[in-house]
Amino acid sequence: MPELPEAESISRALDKALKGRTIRQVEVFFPRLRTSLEPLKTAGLEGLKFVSVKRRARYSVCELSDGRFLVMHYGMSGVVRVESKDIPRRKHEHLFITLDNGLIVKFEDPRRFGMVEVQEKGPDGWPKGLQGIGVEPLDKAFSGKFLFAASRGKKKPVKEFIMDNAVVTGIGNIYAAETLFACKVSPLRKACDLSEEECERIVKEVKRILKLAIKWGGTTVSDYKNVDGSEGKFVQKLRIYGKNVCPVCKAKVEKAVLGGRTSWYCPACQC
DNA sequence: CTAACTCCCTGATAGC
DNA sequence: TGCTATCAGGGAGTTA
Repeated sequence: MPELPEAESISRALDKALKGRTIRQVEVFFPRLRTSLEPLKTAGLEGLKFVSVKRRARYSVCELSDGRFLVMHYGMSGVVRVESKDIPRRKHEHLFITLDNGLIVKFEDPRRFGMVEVQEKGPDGWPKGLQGIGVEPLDKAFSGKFLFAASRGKKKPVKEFIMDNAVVTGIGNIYAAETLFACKVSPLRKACDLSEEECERIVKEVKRILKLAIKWGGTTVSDYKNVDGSEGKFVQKLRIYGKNVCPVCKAKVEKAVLGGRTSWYCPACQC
C-alpha cells in the first residue's frame, strides 16, 4: 500500500506529469470513496492548470491555477496512473481526469479508503482540510525534544502515539513497528514513560528508515506503470513487521493489537 | 482534554 | 472444489 515514501514518490512523479497541464474533462465512475467524488464533477476544474504537486503527510497536494488544490489520499489500495485513453478502464478505477495532452489521470482504489477532493487554500498555504495536522517526520521540527515534550502526559502506547497524525504525520503501522524495533523500544510502553534519550533514538530511526524507504520507493516508482512494483522492494527490508522470529536474537516475535492494528515486536530486544 | 472504540471496503488466505 | 470466516489497513467519527 502507499505509505509515506510511496506517497512521496507518487507526488514527485505526478509533479513531472501534471505541471503546466490543463484539465479538459473530469469523469466519476463510482463516487463512494472515503469522501464522495461527486463534488469533483461540478467543481469547475475544466480549464484549470496544474501548478505543482507536493506531498504533505500521505497526501498528494496538487496546486491548481485558481489557487485551489486537488488533494489525493491513497488509503490502503489507491493507485494513480497517467496513461493513454486507449487503455481500457480497470474494474476499480473510479475517477478519470483528462489532460490537454490527451493522457488521463486515473485513480484506482479497490478498497475505497482513498480520497480525492478539491479544497480551498487554508491560512498556512496548504489546503484547508490539512490544517492542524502534525509535523512532517523529515522536518527539523520533528526532533527528540519535540517528541519528548509532546509525549508528556500521554498514557497511550508509544506505537499509537507515533502513529497519531495530530503529533507527527505519515508514520503508518509498518514504519512504526520497524522504527521501534530498530531503536529497541517496546510498542507497549506508555508514551509518557519515555526518556528524552529514547525520544531522540525514536526520532533518529524514524528519519533513517523513512529516508531509506523513500530511496527504495523512488527506485521502484521510476517504473511507474508497474502497478505493484513499488511494494516489492520495500518488503524485503522489513525486519520485524509480519515476522515470526527476531532477526537479531531469534526469539519468537510477539503480536499485540494496539489501536486496532497488529503490532509485531521482539519481547527480548525491545523493552 | 485523552483514550478507546467503531466504521468504511475488497481481496487474499485459511479452514472446513 | 467451493463455500464461509477472518483479517489487513488510515483516518474520521463517536462515546465515555
